[in-house]
Amino acid sequence: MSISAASLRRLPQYMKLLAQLESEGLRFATSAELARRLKLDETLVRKDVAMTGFTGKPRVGFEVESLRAHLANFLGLHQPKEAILIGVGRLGQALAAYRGFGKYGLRIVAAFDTDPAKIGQPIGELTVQPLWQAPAMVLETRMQIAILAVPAMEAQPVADVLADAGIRAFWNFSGQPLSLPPTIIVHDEDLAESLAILSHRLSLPEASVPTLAVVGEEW
Amino acid sequence: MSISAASLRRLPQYMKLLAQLESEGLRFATSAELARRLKLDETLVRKDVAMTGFTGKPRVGFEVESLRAHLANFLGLHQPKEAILIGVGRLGQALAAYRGFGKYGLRIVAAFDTDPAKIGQPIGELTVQPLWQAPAMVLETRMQIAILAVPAMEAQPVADVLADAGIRAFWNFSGQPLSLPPTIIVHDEDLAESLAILSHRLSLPEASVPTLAVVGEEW
DNA sequence: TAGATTGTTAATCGATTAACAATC
DNA sequence: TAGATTGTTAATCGATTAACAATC
Repeated sequence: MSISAASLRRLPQYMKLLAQLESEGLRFATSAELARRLKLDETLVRKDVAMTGFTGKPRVGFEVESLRAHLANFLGLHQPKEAILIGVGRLGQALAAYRGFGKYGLRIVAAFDTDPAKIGQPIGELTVQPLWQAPAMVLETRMQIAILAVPAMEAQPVADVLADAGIRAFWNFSGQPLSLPPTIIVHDEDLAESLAILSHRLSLPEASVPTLAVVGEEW
Repeated sequence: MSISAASLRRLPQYMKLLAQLESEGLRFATSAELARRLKLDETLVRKDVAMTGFTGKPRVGFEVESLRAHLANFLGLHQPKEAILIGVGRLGQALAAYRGFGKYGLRIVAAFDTDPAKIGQPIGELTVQPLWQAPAMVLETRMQIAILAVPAMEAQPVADVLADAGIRAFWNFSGQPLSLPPTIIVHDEDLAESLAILSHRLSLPEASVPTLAVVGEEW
């Protein structure tokens, strides 16, 4: 049985918490403790952990350090992945500067844009390259991941070209839904969804607003 | 019966699609058409729409323009909300520049930071103010929403102070899980979760990778 | 009217929670 | 050993999908 998206989403939360417990010097943590800190049911924690193939010790709990390492490995974070950044606007720059990617096994190895004013400019340790050079680079390096931070209008044509060149996964920040072959992985980020939820919860009468655990990001 | 988070997340997708259909000149759209374009079940579309209290026309479908307006209203986007931005690093700047907020009823009316080099600098039409002035402003203006784009270390203390001053909802980009009274709404954004999913899907054998519909954002 | 489409009730599916036997 | 905690099977819950009567 394959792991559910819901489980998958919780794994980074476990990792963060385990890293914290590790820094506090804790060797072991029980499912009840992890559940309490993350406001989850303890059975759910055990199910999630079991899903990844890790086993704990009855009477003791889970070994903090090895569980964290195991989860990192399960998520494929131990074999660093390289990605190219398409679009170096303000969002692209924020993404390029985001240090959290490294921690989760992603490294941006090239940045592209169409704006002549940006091409040649440094961005971190990279230099912005003209977009037309991207397909060739993808072909040569067999790059698999593209982070799409271009305006909505440009997203589809750019994605088509990159998919042709061999990109297997798009992390799509453009806000434009992409039509691509089913073998291509597309992961959309959409602030509008989050904002909709926030806005709606704010519009509810104060009393009836429970503190829900919601999807979150680390910057 | 209150609307589910899953339904709520789909509403902005409907809105986007309806806006597009509207610009194509379509007056009506059936649930089957909407479902096809968003890769959902048509019953789900009808359920979602019904949840918001909108009714379609048998034999015709849903009136595109009025459904979009209805959804906007349902999500509370018609009464613009004001927010303050806390932290004007690269991410804060990207958020400040993000034009999509306006479309979804959110307006950033002030930006704060602790960095003396940033204080006094312009950011869009705003000027960065010293963070210590934020609580007073929240008290005076009864501001309800704070967008938290500070480093993880600073998130909790800053949130505590702002919550005391009267902030009712935090949009938390800091990556730090916040402990706040249950009446306070916290909505976490976490790129790590998305990355975990993307990474895991990439590590699966190519054949078994279905194109899932996933959470997404618009920039 | 006939027939396409909505709105809604019933069935299914999957995820979460409860219960408990296995383990150390 | 006794007892706490894991791992797992069963029960529950909620969301999605199927079926179909109501509508225009």
